[in-house]
Amino acid sequence: MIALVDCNNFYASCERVFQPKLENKPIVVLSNNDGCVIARSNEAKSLGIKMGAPAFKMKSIFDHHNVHVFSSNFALYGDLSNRVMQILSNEAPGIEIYSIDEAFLDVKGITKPFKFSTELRKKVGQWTGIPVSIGIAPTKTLAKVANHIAKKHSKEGVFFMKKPSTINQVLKNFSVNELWGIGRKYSEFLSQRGYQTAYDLVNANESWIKNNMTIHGLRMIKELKGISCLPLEYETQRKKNICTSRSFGMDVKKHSELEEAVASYASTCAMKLRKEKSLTSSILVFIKTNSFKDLNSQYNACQKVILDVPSNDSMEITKQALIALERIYKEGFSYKKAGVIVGDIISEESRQLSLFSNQDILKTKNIMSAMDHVNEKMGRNKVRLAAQGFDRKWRLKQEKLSSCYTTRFGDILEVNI
DNA sequence: TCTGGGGTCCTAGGACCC
DNA sequence: TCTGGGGTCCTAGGACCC
Repeated sequence: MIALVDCNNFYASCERVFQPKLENKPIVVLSNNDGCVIARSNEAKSLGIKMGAPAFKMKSIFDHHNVHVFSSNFALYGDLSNRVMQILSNEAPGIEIYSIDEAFLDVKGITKPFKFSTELRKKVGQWTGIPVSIGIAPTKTLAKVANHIAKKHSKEGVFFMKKPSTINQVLKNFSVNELWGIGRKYSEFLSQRGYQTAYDLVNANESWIKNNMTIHGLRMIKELKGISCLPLEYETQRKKNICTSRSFGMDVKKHSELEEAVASYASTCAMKLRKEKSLTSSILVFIKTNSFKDLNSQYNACQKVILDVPSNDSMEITKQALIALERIYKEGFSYKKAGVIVGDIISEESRQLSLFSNQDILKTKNIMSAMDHVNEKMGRNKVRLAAQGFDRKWRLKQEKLSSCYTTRFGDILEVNI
């Protein structure tokens, strides 16, 4: 049996932990640049605020219903996520951390999974302030379904299903488009062909499913039948690509400003690589104008550079990224977004040197680890490349940012008694 | 005025090899 | 009249996830 633990309205709940007066009040969290709604408390959901809705279109609803609006504070969410995951790891025989707010638990050997889950839920709530829902079932896909029921229709926040009759009953009332693995396109495709409930899908012809929904679809319906096709993954896999990209807080026209942004994203990619003990040998830079604006002023471009020797050195990766930028930059456009994607990632131990390279790898490695060390202690980007700039006008808009209550000494809450 | 960021996997088609 | 069979690798595009 597998338990799926999912934090309820995670980002909104994180904000609420440190502002308990917001209990029962509508909260939304916005994406970077305060652009779209990316998390909503239940109260905000019932006001009809949609996931992904542009904030400026929602403004009148926000004002009218006194919705509490937050810029996203990933330092806070990341830290609270770690705390939740820590508790789950300590309590469960096995865990796969699936996303910032979800984990699959192996509950093998636990004789009373329902009781276990109820207590676990209570403990997480008490220790972190984050409410979670838990669904328990024989496969991952069914655990997702069970979690959905736990969240929507159970008082305890926990739902257990094992008996085929229970599972069938649930699937008969479960809409196809709520299934894990069914997105907008498949949802449309299936409903046009008369598949309404998960139960309809379970009874579909397997080869038809495979032909029309690839192997993913086939695995999904096998999982719904209780046949596990998606094993728990206890080890985190090395990432195959790492991307750092942002929309700008303002239009960016100048090459020099674009350079600062690209240099910053490239250094961040390098830092993420070092954290994973990985190396990249392919660096892709892209720039784009604002696609919501007039068609005639659009320009999107990307350029990839291949390194002779795989690297995670900020200086090298930034240098190459700026060369790529140079090749695609065109004057006269207002740029809205840029990004750097590093790929062809390998482990730090398996670096293939070049016969002709004279890079002093050890020296740069030492510089980078000294830099990471300082930044770890003193705050991100305390030491950075000059190419990353000082003004940084292009930075994010974050007007409603909450404090980093758990990760910055200056932001620790004070309690007056 | 204003619209996110970061991933994975699969498939078809094209280019190439013998 | 009549043109094989068996592979690999890469990429773009499309689907999905959070």
